[in-house]
Amino acid sequence: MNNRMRLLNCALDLFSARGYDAVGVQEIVDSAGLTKPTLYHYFGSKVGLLETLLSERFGELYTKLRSEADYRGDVPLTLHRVAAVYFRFAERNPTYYRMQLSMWFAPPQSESLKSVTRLNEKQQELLEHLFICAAKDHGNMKGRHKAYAATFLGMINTYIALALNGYVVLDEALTHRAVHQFMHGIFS
Amino acid sequence: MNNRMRLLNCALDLFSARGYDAVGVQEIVDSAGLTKPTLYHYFGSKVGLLETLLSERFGELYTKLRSEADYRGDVPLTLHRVAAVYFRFAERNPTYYRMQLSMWFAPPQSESLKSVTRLNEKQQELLEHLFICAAKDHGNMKGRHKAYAATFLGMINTYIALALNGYVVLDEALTHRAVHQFMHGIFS
DNA sequence: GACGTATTATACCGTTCGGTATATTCCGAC
DNA sequence: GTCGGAATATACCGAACGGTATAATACGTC
Repeated sequence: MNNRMRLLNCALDLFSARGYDAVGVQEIVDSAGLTKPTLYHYFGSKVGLLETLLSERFGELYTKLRSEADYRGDVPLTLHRVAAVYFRFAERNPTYYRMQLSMWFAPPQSESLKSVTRLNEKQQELLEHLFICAAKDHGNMKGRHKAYAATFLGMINTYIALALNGYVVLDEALTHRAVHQFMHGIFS
Repeated sequence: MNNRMRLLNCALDLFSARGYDAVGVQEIVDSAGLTKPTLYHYFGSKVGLLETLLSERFGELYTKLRSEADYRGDVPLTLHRVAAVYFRFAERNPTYYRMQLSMWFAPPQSESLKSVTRLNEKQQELLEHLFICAAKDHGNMKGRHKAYAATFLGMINTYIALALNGYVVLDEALTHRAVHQFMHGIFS
């Protein structure tokens, strides 16, 4: 493992545990056994390090999402696949998802929120597109794609947060129940 | 308005907008038109200021919750009243609730999380007690009170977060739909 | 072996951090 | 009036902050 990766991993652990603002650059390089110029050589700044971390890890999730989110007439099936991608990713990257979650709910003008806004927008767009396609088959969904996308993502993130704290398990049964519950909320 | 209150209000605005860690003591006293010794006279420390802020505002919510959360045989009715208390409180105290939300999702070892943990525990206990009582009438709810409480609170907070970002409106219809959706998730 | 580039460390920059010692002002009690 | 305590300001503390100038090292290329 090279020093660049070492820095990314150490930063992820620290940001996830205590938050971007509370962790200093010195602490990151100390825990990686390196010094500050190395960090600034690779990432340019503290926020540059954060953005690299976010985009590299998020890219993996986003690629999977795009391949699973193609709507072909069956809304619950598509949502089930999307939810499953999120849940599996969160299970395999709990530390990263914890950080992304805390930034998802971060204060509106915080430094770290600016960095995740693009990621959130990409997720939102992807889901909105899904619901727009679905609305062509289900007229009563028309015009609500923004709210649907935000609500669905909110529900996904809530279940992941519950799972990270040990309240639920992200298994197949929960995936099914979550989608079922969401669909029921729409059509009632 | 006295200086103590002025400090609390300014701190709330800043913490809510940019987060506890990102806001310095100097900035708080500057925006209140005061100096640091005044802040340390009233609150002892930065975290003391935060805890005063949290407990004073949260106490208001908690009092209302306790009076509305007494289960008398009708689960959906009780949950509806509880949800309504949350929604009304969040609507009337959007700045405060934004701060509480960001801390609810804060990294596990962050300074600010320690301060809100007690509040979260009190909410969790109150809801657990409700579901334990309800399980006496509905056998199939037995033993799941922890998960139910956490899920319900998660759902409430998710809807409030959506509302704070303009995706939904916390009206009577949403309250009803949220409770209906939650009940459907339990009994299916 | 000499050169160029990428990588890394030493040592330091000015600023801000949370917090405080000391002194002053204000104001009610007597 | 004067005394005492609460409230507030001036000025400062050492430490940590994010960031950098400079130089040394390591390494593949020729």
